Amino acid sequence: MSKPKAEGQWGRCTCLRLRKLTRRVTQMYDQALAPAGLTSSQFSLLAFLSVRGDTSIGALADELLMDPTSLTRTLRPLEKRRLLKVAVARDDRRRRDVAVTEAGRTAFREALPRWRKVQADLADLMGSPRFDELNRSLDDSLRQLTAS
Amino acid sequence: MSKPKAEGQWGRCTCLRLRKLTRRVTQMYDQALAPAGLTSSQFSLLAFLSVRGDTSIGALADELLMDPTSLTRTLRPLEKRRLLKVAVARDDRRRRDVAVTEAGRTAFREALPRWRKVQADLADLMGSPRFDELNRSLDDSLRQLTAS
DNA sequence: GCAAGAAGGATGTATATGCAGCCTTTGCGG
DNA sequence: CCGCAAAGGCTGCATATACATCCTTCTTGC
Repeated sequence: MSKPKAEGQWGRCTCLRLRKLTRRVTQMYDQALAPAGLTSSQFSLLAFLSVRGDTSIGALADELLMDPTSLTRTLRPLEKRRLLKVAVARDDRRRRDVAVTEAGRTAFREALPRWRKVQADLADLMGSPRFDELNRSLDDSLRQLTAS
Repeated sequence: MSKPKAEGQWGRCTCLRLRKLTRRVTQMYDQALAPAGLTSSQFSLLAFLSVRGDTSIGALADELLMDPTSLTRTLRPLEKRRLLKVAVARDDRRRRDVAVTEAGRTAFREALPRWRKVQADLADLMGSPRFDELNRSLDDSLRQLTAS
């Protein structure tokens, strides 16, 4: 009883579980940040670049565990809106350095309170212990998978 | 010292961490399943439908925590390849019922060993305790977010 | 110096995902 | 029956994401 493998083993697919949770959580963040005109991805990007100045596509992709070619695409909308700019690096013309513009910094600052709120709302919705546990677990996993 | 908030608070964005980990993990699964001609999403979809027979778009979307309109799109490639079919429900012509075809079942069976392997490889790469911890944490979070 | 190979990105192509708005079919009142 | 609101999906539009492949620019060995 207790419906042992009623769903087969694939109910236990880690990838599926991650994707499900990510969909839901991303949705929350996207909706919360929408009034500020940013998606969750774009917010992260701006946040990152606000702290570290010019960064090459490749380096940025590494930090975000993202394929560089994906990053190129993701940057496009932000470029068009002049929230950041991409320019050929002086010392190596193969490289492109990405930098936030003043407009980008402003957009980021305006989105920040919304980010804080949704982050808090999620913690609240999940319950702090569960939320902390999740974050800890994600960090552990990420550390392990990037240790290579 | 210990670079307190050198990265600001947003290094702690749950959404970002989830997305990073999901990117990496999805990549592993996609590569593992590619020789079988399926993506991780498609595999999950077939797995799900293999167990539960005909299911409406909406019901399926609910289970996958996915927007129904996204699901419509995601089904398309599988439909074109005849791995599943979508048909108007008899009793309610608004509804569309999705069902796996024989070809779909076959594709799924052939992908199964690959899924098992990548799942095991990931557990190995992360270390069993961490892997179990992650899965448990994801389940907890999902349960909490769907309890509403 | 120069040619071969490596490094860094950009493009073509394909899937994944969500929202707003639209169409069709049901269900319900009256 | 009729009309209207609700239910269930689909389309247009936009972002997110990856892989194979190609172009450009450095590096290096000789």
